[in-house]
Amino acid sequence: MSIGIKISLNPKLYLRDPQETMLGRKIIKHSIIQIDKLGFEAFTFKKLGCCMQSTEASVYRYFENKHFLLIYLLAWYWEWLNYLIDINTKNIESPEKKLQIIIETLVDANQENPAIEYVNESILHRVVIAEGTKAYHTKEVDKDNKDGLFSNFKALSEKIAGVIEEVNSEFPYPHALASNLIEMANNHSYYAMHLPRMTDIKIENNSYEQVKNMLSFFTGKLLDS
Amino acid sequence: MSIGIKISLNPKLYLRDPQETMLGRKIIKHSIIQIDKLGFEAFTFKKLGCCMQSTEASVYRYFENKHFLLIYLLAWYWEWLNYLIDINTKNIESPEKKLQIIIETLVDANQENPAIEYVNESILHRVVIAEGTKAYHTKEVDKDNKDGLFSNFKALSEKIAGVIEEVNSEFPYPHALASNLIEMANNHSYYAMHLPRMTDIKIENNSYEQVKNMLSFFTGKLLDS
DNA sequence: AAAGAATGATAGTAATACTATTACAAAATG
DNA sequence: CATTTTGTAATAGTATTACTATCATTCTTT
Repeated sequence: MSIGIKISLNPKLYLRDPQETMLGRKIIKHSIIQIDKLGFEAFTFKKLGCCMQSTEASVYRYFENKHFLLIYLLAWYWEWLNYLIDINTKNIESPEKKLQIIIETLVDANQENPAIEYVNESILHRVVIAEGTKAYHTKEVDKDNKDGLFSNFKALSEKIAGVIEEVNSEFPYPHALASNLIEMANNHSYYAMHLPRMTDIKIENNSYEQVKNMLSFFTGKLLDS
Repeated sequence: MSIGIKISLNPKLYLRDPQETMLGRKIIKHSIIQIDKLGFEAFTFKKLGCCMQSTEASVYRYFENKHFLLIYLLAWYWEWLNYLIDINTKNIESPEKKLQIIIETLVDANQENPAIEYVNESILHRVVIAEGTKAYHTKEVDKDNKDGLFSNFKALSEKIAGVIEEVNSEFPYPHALASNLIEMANNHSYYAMHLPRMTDIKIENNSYEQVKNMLSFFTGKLLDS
């Protein structure tokens, strides 16, 4: 009885599919809010259970531990971006135009509004910016990668790399530029807020316009043949 | 009675200056080894005390907690890079040449060999690559930044930004490019090892040559006027 | 020789990160 | 309609983590 889109994710990410049950969807919803509020380090399943009128033990039935829950939320986010990019670039022929739309989607993901009530994309976007790289900066990175836990992230990156190759097939670093675009979109939004001297970007009236302009400028220069 | 260079760091990073005592230097030495071995999450002061024939309580006399110890190690690293860049670019006039030397220093920091026996720069470099961004991706980022805990990192970034401006004073994003060069040097070394599809770099015979070439290519294209 | 600082050894506490057991209600199945 | 199965709650328990405190000892400094 779920309405709207169901994002399909690697079953190794969870013990029981949280999108399938009411409790599971509550876990997704409240974990996003709590991680944003407390930061990933201070976030615990006990606090989560408590704030959603449930118990620690119930949360453990869905996710092995908070690390898997984080990877799950990120996978959800990347898959959703993938889907947005597919929609937004539909019927667009020009690869330059496509890349421009990709940049806008990467930076402004939080603005869009799909019909999934248990995910607040705007808060999730903040979580991805602040906690995203912790998913793969662990000692388990190779095992997790082998299990396909980062496949949505890599798929998004490869999709962007493909468009980069369409724009300029001579460009020698399409994959690196693709992952760098994703990283920069997030990093410079974070820098602008917390370490302003690490960037030239300013975020004015809650608008990330300058981040978009910078990424366009970079790709334009780099892919110019 | 310390011989050689003493890296000077913000006293807010520690409770007692670890460079001043034998025990302090042992803490620096073994924490680098242990964080590299266990990863930052599994690393604890108890394990550290144990592996260096001391106690948890003794480590707590030098650092408030493991988060400050991590920031300390990173500050040490950035300050050391700063110092290496100063030496390596001494008497070089051409800003293009300077930027090239900076890129080589960023990527190959582990190759150099200064006279500080309690820091294994090669292992520290791995720690910076794997754990570096965790220092400022926390809920305390603004407070820590206000206390100047990231000043060495920012100073390095600003130094690079200065050279970028010398190369091309019209370039609109010198700070962003500077921080991005640092990030890319680390990220793509990590991707090459753990998430190879996120980059085009391959690390062959333990050589990071390709990372250097990529960063040179990027800066060359971007700063071309 | 006395005072002070640094260290080690030990102990203790609150919170974290789980695991296990039981129990009961709702849903699915035969 | 009876019976498994499934989902959830409640409770308890354990090992580890992240500290803090105390006290004895040793090492320096004056």
